[in-house]
Amino acid sequence: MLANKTRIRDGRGRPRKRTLEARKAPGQARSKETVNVILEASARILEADGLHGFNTNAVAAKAGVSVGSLYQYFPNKDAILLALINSFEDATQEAILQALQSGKGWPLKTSLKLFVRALVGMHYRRPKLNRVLEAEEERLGGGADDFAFRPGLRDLLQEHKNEIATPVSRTTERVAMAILRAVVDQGLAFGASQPSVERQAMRAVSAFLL
Amino acid sequence: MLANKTRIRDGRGRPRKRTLEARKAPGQARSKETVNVILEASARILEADGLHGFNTNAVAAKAGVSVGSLYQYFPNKDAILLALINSFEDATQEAILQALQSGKGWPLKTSLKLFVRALVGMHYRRPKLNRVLEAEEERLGGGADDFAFRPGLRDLLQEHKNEIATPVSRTTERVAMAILRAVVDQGLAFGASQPSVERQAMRAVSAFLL
Amino acid sequence: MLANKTRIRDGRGRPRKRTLEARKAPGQARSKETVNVILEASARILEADGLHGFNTNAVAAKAGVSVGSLYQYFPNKDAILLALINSFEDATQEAILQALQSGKGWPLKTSLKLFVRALVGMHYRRPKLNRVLEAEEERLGGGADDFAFRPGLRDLLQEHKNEIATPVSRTTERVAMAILRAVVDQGLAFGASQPSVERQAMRAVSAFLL
Amino acid sequence: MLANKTRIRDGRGRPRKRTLEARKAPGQARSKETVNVILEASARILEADGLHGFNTNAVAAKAGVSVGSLYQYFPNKDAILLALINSFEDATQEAILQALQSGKGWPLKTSLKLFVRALVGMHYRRPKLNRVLEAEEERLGGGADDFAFRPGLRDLLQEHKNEIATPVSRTTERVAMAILRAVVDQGLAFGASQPSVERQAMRAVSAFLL
DNA sequence: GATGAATGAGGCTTCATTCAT
DNA sequence: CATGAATGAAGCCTCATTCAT
Repeated sequence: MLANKTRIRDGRGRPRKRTLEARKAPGQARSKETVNVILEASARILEADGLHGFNTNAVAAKAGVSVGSLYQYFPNKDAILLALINSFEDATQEAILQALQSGKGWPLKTSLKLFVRALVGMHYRRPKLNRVLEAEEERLGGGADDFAFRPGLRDLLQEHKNEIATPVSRTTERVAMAILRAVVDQGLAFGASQPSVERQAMRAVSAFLL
Repeated sequence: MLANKTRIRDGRGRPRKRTLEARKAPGQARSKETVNVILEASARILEADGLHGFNTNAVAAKAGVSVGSLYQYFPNKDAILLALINSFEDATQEAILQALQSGKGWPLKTSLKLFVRALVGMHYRRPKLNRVLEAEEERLGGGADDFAFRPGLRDLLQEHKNEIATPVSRTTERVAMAILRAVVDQGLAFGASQPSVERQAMRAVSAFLL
Repeated sequence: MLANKTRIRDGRGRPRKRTLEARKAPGQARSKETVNVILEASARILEADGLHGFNTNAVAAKAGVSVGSLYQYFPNKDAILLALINSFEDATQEAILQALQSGKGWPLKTSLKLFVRALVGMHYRRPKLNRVLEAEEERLGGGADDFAFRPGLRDLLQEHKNEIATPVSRTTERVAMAILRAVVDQGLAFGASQPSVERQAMRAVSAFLL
Repeated sequence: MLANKTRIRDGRGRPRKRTLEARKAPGQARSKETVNVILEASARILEADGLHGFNTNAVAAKAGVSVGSLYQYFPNKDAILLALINSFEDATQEAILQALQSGKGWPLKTSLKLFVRALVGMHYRRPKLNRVLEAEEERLGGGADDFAFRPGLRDLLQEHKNEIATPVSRTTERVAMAILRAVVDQGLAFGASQPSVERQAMRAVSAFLL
């Protein structure tokens, strides 16, 4: 979990304390709805115009709420980004977990394919958005680190370690993930189809791992 | 060559044309010096604070020149970024060319190693800077496309095509490059040493290509 | 109606489109009040210091609002000028209309006098301001042209065409108006009294028209 | 002659003393040439872009001299405008004088026609430029006043005072001149031909004066 | 809670003018 | 004298955030 307070550098490099947690747990249905509307509007703006077009007034306008309301649910702009990031990561996490479950008991190749498909699939939903969010992830003090503690490729490899030449280390996992992301990214950048990217990704990780 | 014009969205979302070419060719020694000072200051700021700390006043201050001088050589902020990008790309290009030359006549593995070393080396100079620049490259209308027309990995593969299983296509090259970048990136992100990254990168591409 | 879009040359000579329409219709009372305060402050500054003293910070300061508020209602500096111009033109239009109404049924000389009085009167309200605005009117893409389509002197003349030697053409109207403005202008410039200017104006147009 | 020192209001209304005389009497041929080149460049810029495009760097560039040189001959920007104004006024003066000379001994109508033709002619040379200059004339503390002391329409009228109903006063002259300018102006604004404007001008002043 | 008007610090850019070469 | 690089005050405008209603 991400710490809820974090040091963020603002414009001129002064470190400033800022709350990044949502201001209110959206308990009521109405509130939750508003939060979602805001997040969706943000996502759309980020996709269309990147960080440059992303400002609270624009978000509020596109969300059809007032700026005031926006600040009711998010203490500041970065909190919106963070929420988007977390939301994406949670979803990815879930997808991966599912893939790992489904692959249980099958040979490495099969379960690896499921895993790759899940990952690629996640990134093929809202690709532009994700690219922007990733670029901001570091600055927002996000938890690339704790990603190490979450179930993922490593568990899959561990399960099949006797089928693999390479020793399974955290680095191995990281490199493999990096490769996957790279292939997906260039696929996105050059407009490759999802299946084609899945194939290529599969080929690249397989080559690396096996 | 990168196009020097690009569409930038201004405040209210209207696309606006903006010249991004340098305002005057730094013919005189004094001018060239000033330009360099500005670029170096920009680089340092981008490294230290990322895009968020990058503003013309800060750059001018750190460069020890006045804002006016800055605008004598760059028509706007983005032009500085573009100059840095171009500068990095040119340097990379040169390094790659050198590697390709040196590798001529040697077996694929050797020349590939030289190539990888050159590429990794370039990215290990000013890693943070490069990450920021890469993130902005797309927005600045950069020329990821025309990278296809420049000598690079493809020539190397072409030369050794009979040693390779895969057919050598532009896509192959792109994926290979993506993989290399991915490995380098995660190496940078996690503080791996340059040789270690080189080894891993070598392993990843080899696996993919051969 | 004045066109609301106009071409403006920016720093480096490229023509740039800029919206000059008000940003939000001042629906609420508060908003309308703010708009008026801004316009009045602008008018006062233009009267006191001319275009040279007219800058958004000064206007905001004199209006007792923040620059931000100013930009909430006007997309840029020129939009303020345009609003003033339009406002003046509308008021003038109204005054003229009234004069034409009042003069209906009276002999030419009488109704012409009413007309002249209305026109001179309008220009004697805020004379300095009007001179500045007129100078900027052309640049702001104003509609000197469509002034042709509005009721005015021509209707008066048309009504009395059998009392006039000259044929009533658009050119005739324009010249007559020009003469009136000229007389008023020099009156203003040399500090003549309003009645004196009215007399002189009357004499000049009469001589020209009859 | 205009006073060489004058009070000018700058941006925020502080009165500031400024020398407006040329920095050096262009004694040498070369100097005179440079001054002319600068003035011509200024004129062209003012015609093309109005006051907005008129800045010393642009002038110097268009003139093909360095800013430094420009400031060698003109102490500041306004001095250039003033020089243009004076230059125009001198030329006009000369033309009027010529017209008056030529008209001597002829009946009023003839000499008036000559006078009008001369005046209209002057304004039809560089009309746009003149409109801009006129707008600035007041601010530059120019000598609209001393225009009273220069030979002109008044002398013509004086000579023929027995042919005129109206008593010849300074005001009469001013109004007549204003009328002339107005007719010329609207002619320029609507693209009337010079002869047509001359006719109309003649008609307007005649009507007013006789 | 919701609204959206208001705020103002801060970033971008221009341009009159100076000054070292 | 000429040059043109350098300066920096000043003006334009944006946008995160607050607050009265």
